[in-house]
Amino acid sequence: MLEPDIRPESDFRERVWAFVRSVPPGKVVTYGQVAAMLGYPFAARAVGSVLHHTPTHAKVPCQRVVNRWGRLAPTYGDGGAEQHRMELLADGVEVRPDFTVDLKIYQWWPEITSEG
DNA sequence: ATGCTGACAGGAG
DNA sequence: ACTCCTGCCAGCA
Repeated sequence: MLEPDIRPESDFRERVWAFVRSVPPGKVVTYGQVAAMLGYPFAARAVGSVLHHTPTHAKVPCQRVVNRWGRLAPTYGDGGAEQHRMELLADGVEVRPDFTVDLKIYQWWPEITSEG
């Protein structure tokens, strides 16, 4: 597990990209989860907006970000959910014909509250 | 600074 | 599990 540059002095977008890049292949996270990790439990919408504006040179695996129900992005890149599914399959994530992912299997957590 | 938009999330039927 | 309305936040004109 790497340590992303999730710093408050950085811009919101940079924090989002940094966190998303910390997501390992074969795993996915929800917009709300990312937002919560950044300190904004209700900024899920902002996270989605940021990812939508994510430049190609950002090298960000936005494919590993789905909604709370594991739903893929309907307007992902130019191919929409179609392309999103391809990217997920490439990472080893199985996507249902409904364009949904089983979060209980692929959802990833950066830090588990296992302090004991 | 104000108003509108969007790859969200939660509650109710 | 899906649909409709509401609340939150960041980005852009």
